[in-house]
Amino acid sequence: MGVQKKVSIAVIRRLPRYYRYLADLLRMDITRVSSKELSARMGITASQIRQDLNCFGGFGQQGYGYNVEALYKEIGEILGLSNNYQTIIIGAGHMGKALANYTNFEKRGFKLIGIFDVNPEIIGTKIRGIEIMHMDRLEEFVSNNKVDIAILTVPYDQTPSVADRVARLGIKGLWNFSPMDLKLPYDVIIENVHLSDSLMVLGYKINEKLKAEKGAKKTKNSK
Amino acid sequence: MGVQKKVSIAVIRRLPRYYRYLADLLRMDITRVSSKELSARMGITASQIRQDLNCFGGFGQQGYGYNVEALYKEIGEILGLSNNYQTIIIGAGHMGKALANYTNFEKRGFKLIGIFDVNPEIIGTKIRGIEIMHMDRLEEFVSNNKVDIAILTVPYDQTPSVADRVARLGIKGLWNFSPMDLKLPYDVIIENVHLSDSLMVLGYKINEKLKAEKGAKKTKNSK
DNA sequence: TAGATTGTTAATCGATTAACAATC
DNA sequence: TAGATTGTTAATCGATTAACAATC
Repeated sequence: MGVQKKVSIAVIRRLPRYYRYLADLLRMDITRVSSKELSARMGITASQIRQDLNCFGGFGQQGYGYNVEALYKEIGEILGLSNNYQTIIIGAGHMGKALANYTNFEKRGFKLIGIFDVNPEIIGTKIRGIEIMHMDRLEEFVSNNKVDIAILTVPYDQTPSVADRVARLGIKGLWNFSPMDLKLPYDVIIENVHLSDSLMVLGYKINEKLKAEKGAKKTKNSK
Repeated sequence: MGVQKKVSIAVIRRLPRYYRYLADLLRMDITRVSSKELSARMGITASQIRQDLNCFGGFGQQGYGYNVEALYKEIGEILGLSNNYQTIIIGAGHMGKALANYTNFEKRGFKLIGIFDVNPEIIGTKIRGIEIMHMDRLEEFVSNNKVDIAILTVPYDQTPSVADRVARLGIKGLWNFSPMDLKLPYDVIIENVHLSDSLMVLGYKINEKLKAEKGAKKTKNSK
């Protein structure tokens, strides 16, 4: 095989989507799927599907298509889901608690092993059996446990300092929920969620549609 | 001006990011910024910034750059933030509650006016003064109030039916937190969040890095 | 075998970057 | 004025789509 050419981020971001659709097919007991069928379901071209998958290897068979279960597993491997990443949540506010209660991540192989906060009222309490610890214990905990990913759900102004502190500990990935772009002088991979950005894009699209409707009405009236 | 050419989604998705950086500059009392300076801050090319902004109009001035406050307001207008969108949350589970408590959206002009659920234990209780109502009252509420956006935080298997029900009411936008792509036969704009997709992309990147490190070690050993 | 469908190359399309005249 | 920086056109780059030989 040799060294594979770097796969573009556009392709990577489609992988979880393929994974979801294949999971759906599995649930429906469909054992094989062609790029054409998948294309119709997903609303992207069959060509793109074949191109995307061939970044990682030839998983299909001429005249047959793709075996759903095999492809599902392959994409899981590509995504590294079998690495059984261990995560901690930093900041047990509303969002931190919501994520701690979200069992879907566990199904995808991301295991929550610790929650941290500074609020004395909640320290010692548990979410799904996982104790909320004081931030003072963060360094100790990380040195005693394999922690791959830190989920940052701390208030805006505390995000940079907490992110810096986490990155120093050698944690591999940061999943950031603060509406700011983190830049750190460490070798840590950052994935931002930026919920409000997503909401604003929705706002933009609605606004466009309203403008179009208003424009259409005006044109009609001016006739 | 005439009809402006359709702006690509890639540009749109950068707008909230510009908006955030301009808000930062405002907070620092910086009144003007050149595309070059902004480029350095944001880590994208000055050329792209100028191209992006010129999709909407010439907001800058030769030799000077851009007035931060004016540009901030312009982008807010483009995003339609002054429309004062009214939102409801459907599904007051952990995620619904977290979003209901998130005051940041209000600052961006998205106002929460209702929360819906089916759990009798929480119906009648309030979050930030907003009552949690039974789903039975959804139709009545929407006909009596201007509701622009529905935030969907219902369990996976209930998402399609609830989404359909909401879309029938003429709500303009759906902000969907379920890990599925909604397709609806109505004229409703859908923005998906797909948190687990984002987490899986982080997992992929970490996996890539681990593989690279292992590869490097192997090469070293085999020398 | 004949039909279906892949993997892959080539063509097209669109987005990003570079360059520079216009002008503040 | 001289320097800075925009708006915009042209060049480049990369991603998507089309086409088709290979082959199951």
